[in-house]
Amino acid sequence: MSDTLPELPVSPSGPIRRTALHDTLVTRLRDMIIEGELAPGSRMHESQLGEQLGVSRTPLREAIKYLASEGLVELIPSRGAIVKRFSGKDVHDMLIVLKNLEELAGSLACETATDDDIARVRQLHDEMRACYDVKDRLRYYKLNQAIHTEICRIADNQALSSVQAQLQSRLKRIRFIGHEGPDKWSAAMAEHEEMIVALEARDGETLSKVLGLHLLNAWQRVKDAI
Amino acid sequence: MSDTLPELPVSPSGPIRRTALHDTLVTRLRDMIIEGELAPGSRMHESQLGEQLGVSRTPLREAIKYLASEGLVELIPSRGAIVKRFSGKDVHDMLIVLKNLEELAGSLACETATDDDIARVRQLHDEMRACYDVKDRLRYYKLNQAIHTEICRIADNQALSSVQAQLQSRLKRIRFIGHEGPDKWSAAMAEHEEMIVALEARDGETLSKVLGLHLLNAWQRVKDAI
DNA sequence: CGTAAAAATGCTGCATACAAAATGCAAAAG
DNA sequence: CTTTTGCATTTTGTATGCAGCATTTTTACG
Repeated sequence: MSDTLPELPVSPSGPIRRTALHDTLVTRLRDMIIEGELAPGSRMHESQLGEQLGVSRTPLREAIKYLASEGLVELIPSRGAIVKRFSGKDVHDMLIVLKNLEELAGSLACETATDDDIARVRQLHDEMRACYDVKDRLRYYKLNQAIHTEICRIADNQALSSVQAQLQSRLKRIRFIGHEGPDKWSAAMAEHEEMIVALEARDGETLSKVLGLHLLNAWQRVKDAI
Repeated sequence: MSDTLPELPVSPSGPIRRTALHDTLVTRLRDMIIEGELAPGSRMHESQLGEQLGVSRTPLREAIKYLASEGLVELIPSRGAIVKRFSGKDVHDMLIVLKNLEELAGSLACETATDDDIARVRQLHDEMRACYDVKDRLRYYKLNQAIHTEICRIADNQALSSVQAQLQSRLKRIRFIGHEGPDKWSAAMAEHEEMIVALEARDGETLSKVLGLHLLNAWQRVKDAI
């Protein structure tokens, strides 16, 4: 699904960013959906959105089709597109699948991880820990996502990364708004501590188990936010 | 991915032909890719394809974007789209993920299946068995897919179905051209016999195990076809 | 006054038109 | 003879225009 990797360092002396309008639009719309600027269930008016973003309807429609395939938008024939609304069961279903995917990722990652890979996760983890300590929710949230994404990347399985990213993307909005209480947050943080320890020990079985538990608990943490 | 369910019975007296051009195009292009009419690595010329299909570039481009998000085509900025070429590792990776997904589906399906559900799979299975007996490869292949898809449907997990369909779709072409020998085919058929027995016994653990083995062996069966 | 038909409005879906970028080719320079 | 540079052609990317369907408003009739 076209790997929505975080916009990391664009190759320094690389080709000077040509036409990226399509990707820009897709990213922009996706963000608008995730951050709730486009409310679930609301129609996406082509002319209005286009004017707002300063583009014509043609590239906008293409971006919408792209997001529809991604599952963030629902196409209704002759009636345009609406922002997909996920039910509680939908979210639960996604988390179950994500649980299995990340368990797999954990197992694989422990076999394929280089020392550098692990160091990178450790760094993300420590940063996240710091955000937790000062209760910087937004950065915590972003680093959290980055860690899970990074583990998939380490697992060196393109298909896995791709589907994980897709489900993650659909869930982002829910997690974005889901302000879990201090107790739940602390539990999540504790699970992450276990994760990094298991990864550094390259203990695939444990990492897999902890990740599974983490995703299982995720449902408890977000189910009230639906 | 938006649930590429097989075009099963279109509701008989249903709404007479909505505007389905978009879906029609997506389906058509997908089929062309799966069946090799559009070769992996080849460029998809918009004007030419449009003329061939009798549509203008606009809806065609939208369909291509959709398939790009699905992972079947690759978009290269300012240089159009090419049919994605999958390496051996790519296929292997997909099968590993699919293995985990179908193991999950097997477990869940045994808990959620109604008698009707099981009967339906049994019927598909028997049909497939008949096709195997007379060596009708194409129909066997299609029924095979249908069975796996049906098990996911029974598992009653939208996210699971959707992700499974997506990976299945990317693999279809490989399997389509992969003519496994009689011995391997017979082994696959035997595994399917085990599957249906486990499902009818609602033995989730066994079904899951057999499905996992089935997907693991799938790699052995198709790896020569890359 | 309420309901239903009909006109009007707005939006989507598709095609066409135009602009910009890439590719291929040929000619000129080294 | 090889390489480079400029031009022509092809192809992608974006905008606009028009037709058809949906929805809403208006109007006529019970």
